[in-house]
Amino acid sequence: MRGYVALRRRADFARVARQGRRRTAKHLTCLVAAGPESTRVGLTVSAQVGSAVVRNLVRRRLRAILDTYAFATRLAHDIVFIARPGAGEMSFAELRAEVERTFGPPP
RNA sequence: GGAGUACGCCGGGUCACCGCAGGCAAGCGUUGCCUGAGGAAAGUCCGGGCUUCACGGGGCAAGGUGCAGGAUAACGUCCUGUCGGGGCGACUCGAAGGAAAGUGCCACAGAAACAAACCGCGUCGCUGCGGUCUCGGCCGCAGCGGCGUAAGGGUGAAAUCGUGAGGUAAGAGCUCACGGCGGUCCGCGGAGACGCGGUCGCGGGUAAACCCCACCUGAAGCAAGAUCGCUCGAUGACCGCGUUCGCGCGGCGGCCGGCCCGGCCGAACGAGCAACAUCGCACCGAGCCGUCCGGUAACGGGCGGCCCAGAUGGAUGGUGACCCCCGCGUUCGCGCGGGACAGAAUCCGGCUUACAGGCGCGCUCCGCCU
Repeated sequence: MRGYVALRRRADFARVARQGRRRTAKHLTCLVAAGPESTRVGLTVSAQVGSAVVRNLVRRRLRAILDTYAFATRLAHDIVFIARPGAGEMSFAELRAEVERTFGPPP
């Protein structure tokens, strides 16, 4: 059971992009904004990152990393991670390090 | 054994921990079980199923296809053949109808690129000069003009035949012998494309140039579309003349999503909204597997078995270990790096393109052994 709900609506993504606090690493950007109730997380992996196979790999690795975070203990936030070009060339450990750098270490 | 060629297929495996989606059971927000990417899921180039709209007909336009027969739901696909090109061969490649319907084009070179004639060859007439002489003429040369000819001439991808002989003023497929390409007509064979033989003595090439001929094509697409909801608009129906009050004629407007002819209508409700939910849509299909039969084959039929992803910010995974394969290094213990192309979105049949490594089976050529 994941500790967060998926962010789905296009309007929510746009709101987080406008209002959210932004922290950027070499291949990853993290945006955090206040949310309505429970914590919601969205992932954006555009075609700039690579082919469909590479995009799937990056998205699945990000989900696996975020599974280790216990969002339920935190306040209600809407969080969006945006993969940047080159994210597909990183190893799993490197990607996890970028998540910790932009969002913070797991509790 | 080497080289080649055709067809079919695989395209990492096991375990552990942590997760996701769908389904079925319990059960009530927990647990168990099952299933979960490809041969190309890709490019979106064809063909269909399905959906909505349109649908009386004729013609034109536009687009597509183009050897024959067959297969198929259909196709621009596939199979078997034919013809032509390539290869010693197995085999392979080909938008492969029509150039005696018309038009256009044929670069450079060349006289000339399609029907004529620049040089040449021959002949006739006139003029001039020379020779001879029986003083009429005859012969030779040159120039001009007419006619005949396409042998010879350099070019070019291509100038309609090649060799030899006859023939002629000179020549010519003009005639003959042998040979050669396309076509006409006839005969034979074949279901047909076409093949073989004879005949005529007719032909520049180019149609992925226009074009002609034959055949095919209603439009848009699953963000199609259906259901549920809300809001808004139109809300009494064009004009004139005639009328036996049914309607008729003319105009205007709309429709028959290209245009014309021709036809129909003048009130059928129409438009917008923003997401979401359910359906479409995911167990029953041009379905998959096995087997037998028919067929050269594509394929068809019978019998038995199976149910096989279904998301919608988009599941099908992440990490680690071991094994397998490849490369490099190696002190032969192992160490390091890597694992092709690529990720379903309405579903099928094809085509095209990408692809590390590997497997099976048939055939051909060469070499060696027996």
